[in-house]
Amino acid sequence: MTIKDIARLSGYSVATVSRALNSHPDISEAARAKILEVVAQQDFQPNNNAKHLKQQADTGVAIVVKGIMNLLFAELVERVQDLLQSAGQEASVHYLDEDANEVVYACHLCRERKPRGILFLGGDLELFRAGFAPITVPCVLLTNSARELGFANLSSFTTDDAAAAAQVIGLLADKGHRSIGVLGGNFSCSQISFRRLTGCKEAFARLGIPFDEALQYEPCRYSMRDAYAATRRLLERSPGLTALFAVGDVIAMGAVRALRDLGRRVPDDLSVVGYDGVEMSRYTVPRLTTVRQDVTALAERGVDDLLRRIGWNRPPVHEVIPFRMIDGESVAGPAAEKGRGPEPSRP
Amino acid sequence: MTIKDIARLSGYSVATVSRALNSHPDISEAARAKILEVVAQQDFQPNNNAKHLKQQADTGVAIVVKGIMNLLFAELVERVQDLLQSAGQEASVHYLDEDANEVVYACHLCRERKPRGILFLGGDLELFRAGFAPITVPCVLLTNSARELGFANLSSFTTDDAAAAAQVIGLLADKGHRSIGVLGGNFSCSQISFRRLTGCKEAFARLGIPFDEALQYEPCRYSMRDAYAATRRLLERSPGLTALFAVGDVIAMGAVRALRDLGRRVPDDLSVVGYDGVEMSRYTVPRLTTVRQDVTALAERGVDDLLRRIGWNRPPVHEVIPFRMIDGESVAGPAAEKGRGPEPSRP
DNA sequence: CTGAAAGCGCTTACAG
DNA sequence: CTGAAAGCGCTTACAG
Repeated sequence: MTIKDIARLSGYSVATVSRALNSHPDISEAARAKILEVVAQQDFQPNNNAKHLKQQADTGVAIVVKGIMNLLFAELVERVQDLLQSAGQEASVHYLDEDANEVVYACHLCRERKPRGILFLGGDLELFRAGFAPITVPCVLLTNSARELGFANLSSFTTDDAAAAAQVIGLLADKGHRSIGVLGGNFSCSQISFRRLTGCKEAFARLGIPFDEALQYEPCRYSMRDAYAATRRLLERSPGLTALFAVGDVIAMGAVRALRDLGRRVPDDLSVVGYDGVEMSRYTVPRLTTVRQDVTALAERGVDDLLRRIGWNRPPVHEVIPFRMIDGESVAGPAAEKGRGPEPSRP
Repeated sequence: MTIKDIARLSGYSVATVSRALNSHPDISEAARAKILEVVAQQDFQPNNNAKHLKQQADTGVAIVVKGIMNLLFAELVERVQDLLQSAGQEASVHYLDEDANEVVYACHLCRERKPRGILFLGGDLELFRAGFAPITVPCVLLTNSARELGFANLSSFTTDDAAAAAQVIGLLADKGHRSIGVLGGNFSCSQISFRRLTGCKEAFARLGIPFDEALQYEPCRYSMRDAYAATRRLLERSPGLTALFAVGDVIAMGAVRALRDLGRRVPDDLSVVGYDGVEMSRYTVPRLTTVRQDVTALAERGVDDLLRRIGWNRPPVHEVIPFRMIDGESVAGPAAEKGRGPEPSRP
């Protein structure tokens, strides 16, 4: 069953069938009705290979998600899809592995699917720097800033990770913590992890709180299993820590479990702060105190800017979206009064 | 940059370039080497639209995942991909929404991508019954049994959900529970939820434990948020329950949180059992007692059978894969000794 | 082993 | 508003 069959059955030419199928304006109501009737009756689906092979430009936008199991992106993609749909825009979602090359993938997409615009959920700046140039359609990067790259067709919207991390440290300091560990960060979004760690260091310096990166920082991937092992390593090195900042909620969950298994209760013995404020963080025991990235605003600003730039050829923008702290049950004062000393011991 | 450019640059015809690109046997080593050199140097990527438009059959198998955020499927897809890769089989993963029509999607795939075989992770039997007939390549359905459908090219491998559910009830009964609630089950995998509930009912009947479905069963989707609300509804109706069987780990997590917020501690006041045994269930507080679906065996048997049937035209098989219980920290005896009465009150 | 040529199923100027 | 025809970039008999 091809477009030729529909042409034969409807009594029109393949050209007219194609026009009806693609809601082309230059077609009579009679032709459209007749053709769509036959199409419906035959349950005809056009072959997308042929369609995209010939078609100059697709009508929809592509959403490229970097990290199939990323809970924050899952929430973002849902919002973004809703917004796009409300705007009458078709959207196709493409899920990539966490350590795939999203820019190379997007190049493919442009050659083979020719979307009107691309929305990246997560992205590695180095990959953009190296490979984004061939992409000419309007693009938006969410959760990372692309300002420094200076591409004329790439906007970005991001949370101020450094400021948020600094605020976390400030919050823990306010509670009286002076021995704070930092947990997590990995390759596939190195800049983001780096910004969060940098924010921590600045806060430590400003507050006069000691921080020995070699002793008090432990990287790990965004997985509970990895976080669990990393927490044990960190606590073995620095048993005197009274608080942990996990740079992701998933990491925080692994940390909480590891601490319990080490006989440390959260928050009684150790406080834990997460990052992202994903739905799951509202259902853990204890509920996480965490930085909430404003998923709604990120999605709205991203979609709005993308559609605006698809319609009119405007310069890209780079915005910082405010975050907020969510109070949970995973932070308390240090357990010094319970007889624990004021570590970590520094040489 | 198309295959024609490569032909020109390498001094061969497009036909020979195509052969080199597709590792066709009838090509000289000299031609292959020269062409692949030019291809590498130009970083040429063939256009898949054209490729699939013309190509009779793809070389790879397709994995169709029903439920983008399903943690069990996430583990399965990882295993399946590894196995396929070890077998030298190319694989493409297709993520569908939980309530998408996987069979319609697979039909598309067959027309446009022509895979050698399809592996379904999750699937609704009714959709298969209604739409699977046009699909002619060997297929495998994982986590649901397709035996009753009798398709000549569809195998299936599944956990014995009814038996597992019955064993859960048996375990709770052994601990002394007589007032057990059942939580969860939804549309997109109705048969599976139904089998688990059926298993429970059989166990209740066999053990002589009262079970009033209207009072003690509450359906919900596989999400923490839904499970949270459902748990509150269930406990409001039947405050005397001493144990809950959540038919998914994600549901169990929402339930645990809801119970805490109701002032009931797990397992001290109420026991909770999950289902699936996903990685997350090992990191919750408390760790879940749960039914572990044998992800490794499901993946191995599924891939093995699919490849076997792709190679030789053999009849499909329908196998039940053993499960096992994982002991966690979420089950204890009923809290009767703490002064709670032996409910639920039955009229 | 290699090439010339047909054709996959569409879209899109172009002409009417 | 409609149709005839060219062509998107590949693969694949077919002939040599």
